[in-house]
Amino acid sequence: MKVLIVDDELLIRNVIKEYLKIENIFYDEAENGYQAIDLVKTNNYDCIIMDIMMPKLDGYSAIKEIKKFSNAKVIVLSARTEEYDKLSGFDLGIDDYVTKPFSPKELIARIKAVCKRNEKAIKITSIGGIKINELSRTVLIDNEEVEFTQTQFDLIALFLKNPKVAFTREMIIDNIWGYSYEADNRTIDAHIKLVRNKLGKYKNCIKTVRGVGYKFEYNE
Amino acid sequence: MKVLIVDDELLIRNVIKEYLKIENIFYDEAENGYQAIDLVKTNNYDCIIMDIMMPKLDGYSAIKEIKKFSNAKVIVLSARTEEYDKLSGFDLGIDDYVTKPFSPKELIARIKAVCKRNEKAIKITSIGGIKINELSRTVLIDNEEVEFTQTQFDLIALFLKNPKVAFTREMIIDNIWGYSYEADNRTIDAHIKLVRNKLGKYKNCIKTVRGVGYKFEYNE
DNA sequence: CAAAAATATGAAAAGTTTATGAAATTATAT
DNA sequence: ATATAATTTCATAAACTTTTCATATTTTTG
Repeated sequence: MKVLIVDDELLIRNVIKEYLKIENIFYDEAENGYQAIDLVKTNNYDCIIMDIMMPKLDGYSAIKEIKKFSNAKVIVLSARTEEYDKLSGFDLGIDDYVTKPFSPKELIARIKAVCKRNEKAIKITSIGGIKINELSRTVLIDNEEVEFTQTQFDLIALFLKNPKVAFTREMIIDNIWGYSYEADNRTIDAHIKLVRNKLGKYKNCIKTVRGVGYKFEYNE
Repeated sequence: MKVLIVDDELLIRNVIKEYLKIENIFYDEAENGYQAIDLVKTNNYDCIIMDIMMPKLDGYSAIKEIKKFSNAKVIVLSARTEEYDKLSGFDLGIDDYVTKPFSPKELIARIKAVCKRNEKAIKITSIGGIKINELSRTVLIDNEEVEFTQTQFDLIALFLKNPKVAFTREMIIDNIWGYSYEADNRTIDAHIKLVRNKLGKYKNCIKTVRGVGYKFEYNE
């Protein structure tokens, strides 16, 4: 997930950036409409957070231009409520609207909400007799529900969504615990053990790739 | 679309049924108020056609009872015009009124009209023995009304309308308190506790998803 | 085949999360 | 203003998960 922050005030951009970092959302920034357009042309953003009142090219004009070649979602930041009516009059395809001063938490939540609509609603993945539902966070083994803890679920989900990919322990840690987590490599083994046990007869679908890590490969 | 015909006269019921069949409208029938109440408890009718003069429980009393737990539209069938005034005096929530003898065609037209209004606002959701009415903001557990406070109602409504979805506490807060609300995560737990207690024997339909949040899952 | 390296596993320890009752705060009604 | 009810906070105990670690087993290498 990647967003573009467009605002002429450094202070505002910095606040937003702080919160995006916490959420591990990637971002770029622009301080006026022209910069924004250039960036959108060369990057693939899921969402653009656009201030309206800016020197050089204002947000309103920038959105109009951007919408011609990008289908990124747009959240407008605006100081005054009146602007809403003005904007809604034009059919700019604005996806959400936040007034300044805003709660960063709210902005983040709206970014997520707006981007989620973009994602596929289908959250079910299955390979052979193993089926996971990421919405309910449940695992069915031959249509029987088996309880997985949070980490165990994240692990089987990672494998199921990337079959035949050999993951290093490092990669698994980055994916599930996050980049900054320092975990003992033996810890991964322990979790693999637990997941294998829960997979029952599909235990050996999680293959050891000696010297590397693990991979998921389904076999009858 | 499904309607319930309540009239003690078989002949009348049969006439109405003939016309409903032609229109492909599903129906059930009852010959007194008690039967009607039982059927409404276990079925979701869009509309109830209710005769007033009936042995055992009269239509007037039946409507009063039914309105407590159903938001089906009610069309009253009555032999005498005077009754109309009498009924309208009481605020029974009658949606339309047809005098006997009536034209079946007219009745059908009124059923359709009344149900069309209803389509916009289906506000009843039920799973197993738990039923909520978002219009009256009431909760029925095994057809017994249980008092839920505002927050508690919002919570059970969120769950009932999204069964099996694992909600994070964050998602719950965003949904019920709004994006900008800063709540202690423990607060959610406290509300969950209260809702669980009110659900009585259905207490464990609200499942803890450790490390994530909660989800609603009905189980016999 | 023996030694070295890597992984598997069971059990214990450490850590985290949730449930719960009670208290404090806030909102609502009388 | 007071009483009542609802919401939120908080501390603690209980339940559960994750991590560590020692040992066993397997695989690779010379």
